[in-house]
Amino acid sequence: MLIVRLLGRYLLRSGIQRPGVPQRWLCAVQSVQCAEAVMIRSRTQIKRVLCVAEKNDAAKGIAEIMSNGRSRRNVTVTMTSVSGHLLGLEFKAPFQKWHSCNPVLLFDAEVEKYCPDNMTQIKRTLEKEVRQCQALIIWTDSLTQFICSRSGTNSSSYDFATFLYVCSHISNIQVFRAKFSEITPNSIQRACETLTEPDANISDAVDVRQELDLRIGASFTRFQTLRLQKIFPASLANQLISYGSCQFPTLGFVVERFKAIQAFIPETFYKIKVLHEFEEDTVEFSWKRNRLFNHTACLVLYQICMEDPIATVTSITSKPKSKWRPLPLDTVELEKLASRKLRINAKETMKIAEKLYTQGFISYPRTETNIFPATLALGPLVEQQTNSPAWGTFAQRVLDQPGGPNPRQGKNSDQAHPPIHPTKYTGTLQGNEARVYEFIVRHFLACVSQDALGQETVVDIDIAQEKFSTSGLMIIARNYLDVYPYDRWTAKVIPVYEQGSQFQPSAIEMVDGQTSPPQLLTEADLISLMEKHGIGTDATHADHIETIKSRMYVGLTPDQRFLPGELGMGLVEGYNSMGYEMSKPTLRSELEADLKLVSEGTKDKRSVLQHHIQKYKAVFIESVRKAKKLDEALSPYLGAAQEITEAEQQDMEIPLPVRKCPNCGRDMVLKKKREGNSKYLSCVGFPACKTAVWFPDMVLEVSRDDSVCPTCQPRPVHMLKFKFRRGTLPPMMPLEFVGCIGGCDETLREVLDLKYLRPGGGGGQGDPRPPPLRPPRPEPSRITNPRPSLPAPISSWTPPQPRPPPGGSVRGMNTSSDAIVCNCGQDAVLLTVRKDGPNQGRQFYKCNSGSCNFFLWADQPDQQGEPQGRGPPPRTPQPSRPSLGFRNIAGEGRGLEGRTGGGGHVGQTVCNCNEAVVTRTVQKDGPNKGRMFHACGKPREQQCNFFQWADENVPPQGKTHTDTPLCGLMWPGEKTHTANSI
DNA sequence: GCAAGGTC
Repeated sequence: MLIVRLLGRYLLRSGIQRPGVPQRWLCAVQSVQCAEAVMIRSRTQIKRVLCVAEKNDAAKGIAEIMSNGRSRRNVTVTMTSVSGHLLGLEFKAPFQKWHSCNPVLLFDAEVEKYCPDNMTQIKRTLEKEVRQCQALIIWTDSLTQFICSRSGTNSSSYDFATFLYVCSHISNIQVFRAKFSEITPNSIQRACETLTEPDANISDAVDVRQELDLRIGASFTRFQTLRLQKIFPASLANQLISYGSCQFPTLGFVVERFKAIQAFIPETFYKIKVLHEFEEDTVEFSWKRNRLFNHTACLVLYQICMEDPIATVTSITSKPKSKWRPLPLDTVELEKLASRKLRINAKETMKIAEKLYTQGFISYPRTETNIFPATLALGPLVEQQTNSPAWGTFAQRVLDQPGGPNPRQGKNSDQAHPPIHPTKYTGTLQGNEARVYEFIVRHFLACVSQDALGQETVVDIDIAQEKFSTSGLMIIARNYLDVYPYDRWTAKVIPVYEQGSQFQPSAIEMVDGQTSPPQLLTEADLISLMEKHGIGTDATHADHIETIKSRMYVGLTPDQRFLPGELGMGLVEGYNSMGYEMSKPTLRSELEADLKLVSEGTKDKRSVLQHHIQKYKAVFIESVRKAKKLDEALSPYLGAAQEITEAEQQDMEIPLPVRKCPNCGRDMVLKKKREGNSKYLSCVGFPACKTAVWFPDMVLEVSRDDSVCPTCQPRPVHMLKFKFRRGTLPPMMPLEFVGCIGGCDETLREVLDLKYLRPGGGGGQGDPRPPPLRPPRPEPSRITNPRPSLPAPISSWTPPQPRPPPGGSVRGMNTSSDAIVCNCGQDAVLLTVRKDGPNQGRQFYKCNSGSCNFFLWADQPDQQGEPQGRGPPPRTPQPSRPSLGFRNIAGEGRGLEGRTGGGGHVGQTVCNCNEAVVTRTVQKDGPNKGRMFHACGKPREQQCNFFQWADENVPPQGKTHTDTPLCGLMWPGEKTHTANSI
């Protein structure tokens, strides 16, 4: 026994009083067949089956059919409805706010499926209902959601994964889908008998597309919007400037046509026209040569005609001609024809069609099919229309015609839905709903009736051996035209000519004309282009067009043609100038091909996803780098670009990852210090992760190289391109080279003293102050700053060891003012000198593990200058200088080290003569003009060749400095300037 | 505030 609780046609409806809660029906008779089918397929005993349909109306309709009778089996089948957008995809919370992160991070940010608030009731209903069931049947009529259409852009929120997600708490539930294209007993019964299994591969492809669309769309939209609002505040302050894989190519079509018109150069052409008046009419004969672009050539031929202007009829042919009835209606044709003939735009048309469908007046309006299936009985559908006072008679004619309804057959089928056709007669609709319904009915009746028939007569004449012709048309049977006012076919009357006869034309004229540019696109043109290039689906064309209008990318002329707006033009031109075909339909062709392979099961979802995320991320990074091109392209339209500050510019710049952070695993990127141009390597996890690498001042420039270190782990560890200050490297080393700081390059590690990573400390992104630099080897001591706010030193970064734990957790927060930390970042060990000698019994610190050569006398922790021979040299005071490869000046035995006072103050700097230096300014024209430097203060003839830039505080290297007297080089004339201090 | 995909 089944469904004893049947009340009327459907026995139980729940939640109908509460909006948003799906209705629920228990079903009978055919549901038994349905359940039996499940049992046969799954070979299990089924007690309860849950059916879900796409819409309440559909669910109700199917339930009604399935309940239309008595039950015999002890199986319960419940029907409920779901809605589109049951689950969406979104970034996890930290990335949702626009200012929460650099948009580039959206390529890697975690995403999750979520159920929007207004959908929770539906989700809950599904979860509750399915709990009792052993099988789930998906009755969504939009079968195309599981079929990658020709364009490959179909996607759906009803994908298999959605249902698995919703049913995830149910084990061993069988999931089937029922294929049906209309809610009729036959169709529903057939669906019950032909249950299929959902295709997980197609669901995977849908997932990939969805995720890529989200990442690409959101990242580019945020980038464009935030940047351009800043650059053009007057025009764009409140404008959302979106990017999407469908809307941009749609915009591209509009721009392309506009540019074609702009670039069009009209050409003058000439032709000969022959007129023949008869009775009160005139026939025009057209030239077989059509037109000539050479004036003289045309004139010669014209003059020849005029010399003997008698026309001889050379042939008369008369043959039947038909005007074909329209093809069965698919979505795209509906949109285009409604736009052209009814002047109702595609968006509005689809909205109306959807409503007509849910009211049961027409079939499903989203279809690519223009072939009526043989199984669809057209007679009854036509018969319903005989009720109409407007076209009822014609409908009857169709029924009466030999063979009955006889549709033309198109070439497309989505194997899911029949062409759009009326399913019920109604005469109660109003306004545009009535107009769209009438159009669908008339189109349907037209396409199942007969072609219009006519007789065409073609008359060829000859004037001085030039050929001309004209044609007349007699309409014999209007047929479909009687019901289809949207097509015109007009008869053309010409006199009766006889072959071989002659007549005198009433006029022979030479006329000129000009070639004309193409016209701006109509909505129908635009839809055709979208369809041709696979942009969007038949269900979404109208939405994308609406989007580019609402984003102010395009506008409509008074005659409803699309004209690109300033913003739209600028964006397309900007990206074009970068070399990215962001607005070209081919941009995603590789992606589409891969998605097809995923849907066929020949490519792996994850690898395809990763490949394309990385590809688009690279495009994005380049786009940001070249963002000025966008400004430049837009400024002719939107006015001068607003200058943005260096800091703002920097905020927008997107550094590429150099390597993974050894502490938290996130990317480490090169960042500019807030002051100056130098860079440091920072973890993007700042401030949560303070891992950073500071380069000493000897590094003038550092940038990321595209090459990847072959050995360092975890890959990829990108190489860095360095430029060093002159005089800071050993002579054998070039000043510019590409090296790896991953740990494999011992020389570089030593040069940069990059053995260790330190936390951002008081610096980091918020305050990127460089840490103290160290004097020349042997390595200096480093004493923890007693400030309690400083984080504890972190563990060392010495790849390729596995990622060390975060510093704080290893070392704890050691804020003791007495803490002495060695160069490894660990607490130094306190030892006592045992060896005989002057230091016997004296305490000193050294590296606990012996990894570094740290040494510090315990009784002189702050010592600035340690006597030679008594231990390692002292810590260099700030501002410190680079230390390596420092060259002595002019054969002097000592470096600058000894010449400059502890604080590096200029007043204490001495030259090679041990005199206090003077500061001068370069007077000579050139790149250094105006730059200050220190030099020997003696009269010119007695000067030593000491030289030092004031802003570098280091001596330059090379011949210029050591061998050539600087004075002569740098002081043209006697214009000198002495400064006491800087 | 973002995509494209859908519809209560």
